[in-house]
Amino acid sequence: MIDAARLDATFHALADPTRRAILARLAAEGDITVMDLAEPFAMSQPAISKHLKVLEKAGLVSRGRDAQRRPVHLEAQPLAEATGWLIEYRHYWAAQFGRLDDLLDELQRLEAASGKT
Amino acid sequence: MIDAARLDATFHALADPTRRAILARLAAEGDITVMDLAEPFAMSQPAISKHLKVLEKAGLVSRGRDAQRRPVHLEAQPLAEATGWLIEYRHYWAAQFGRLDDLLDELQRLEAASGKT
DNA sequence: CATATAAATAACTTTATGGTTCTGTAACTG
DNA sequence: CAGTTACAGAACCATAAAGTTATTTATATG
Repeated sequence: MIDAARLDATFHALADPTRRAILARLAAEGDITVMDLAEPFAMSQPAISKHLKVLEKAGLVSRGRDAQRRPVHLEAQPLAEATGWLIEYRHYWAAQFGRLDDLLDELQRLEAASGKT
Repeated sequence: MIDAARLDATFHALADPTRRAILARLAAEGDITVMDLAEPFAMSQPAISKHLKVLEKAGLVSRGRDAQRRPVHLEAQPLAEATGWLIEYRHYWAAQFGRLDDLLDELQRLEAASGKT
């Protein structure tokens, strides 16, 4: 079994729109400082720092150092694990996407061949 | 954007090992009554009913009727939406899986062609 | 009709979440 | 060295989560 606690932390981290938006910005713009991250949100800086701590605990971000700044960096590995968990259920919804099911079958075969659980 | 509140509910529902185990059993065994579902867990029946309510609110299960039983049925559509959200991040982790990245590119093309967001 | 079974609901407890403001600290800057 | 910037941490609050036991409701069945 893929470590359950890790999946708990990952899915929990993803269950908040602010945190998903943070990940989206990191993916789109690369590393961002806390201040820059907080700017578009109607939320205090400590609130953002708390969200970052949740993301960090899930292994979804890491922190750098640039003088007094702590740039936030996307770490996508847990997203791969979460995707891997969800992919197992593809047979239950893939029908509506036509050939998607076959593709995902191939995908899973490749995952297995790459040593992924 | 795919409805944010729906993703909140789906990821939150998935962030608990008991609920993931319930989904796994439903996928493996088909519809199951609450009593049968509760049996393997070290947990009271009302606790399971609460988990089912969380899953139901996320649209991940529906309930049938068989005399005094309320069989639980897997509804996988929200899993597809969650997978769709995660797939967007494949570029950030797919490299390690070799040709997986190309496959997922094709997958996304098909999703778009099928009218999915 | 009385009882058993299946599940939901209520009431309660504990702990976690998500937000706030205020304060502290580390590093740059004039 | 004084002030500013960028952040973390503490203390607090309200609400939600996850569990419990006890009670209710609905349906079957002897």
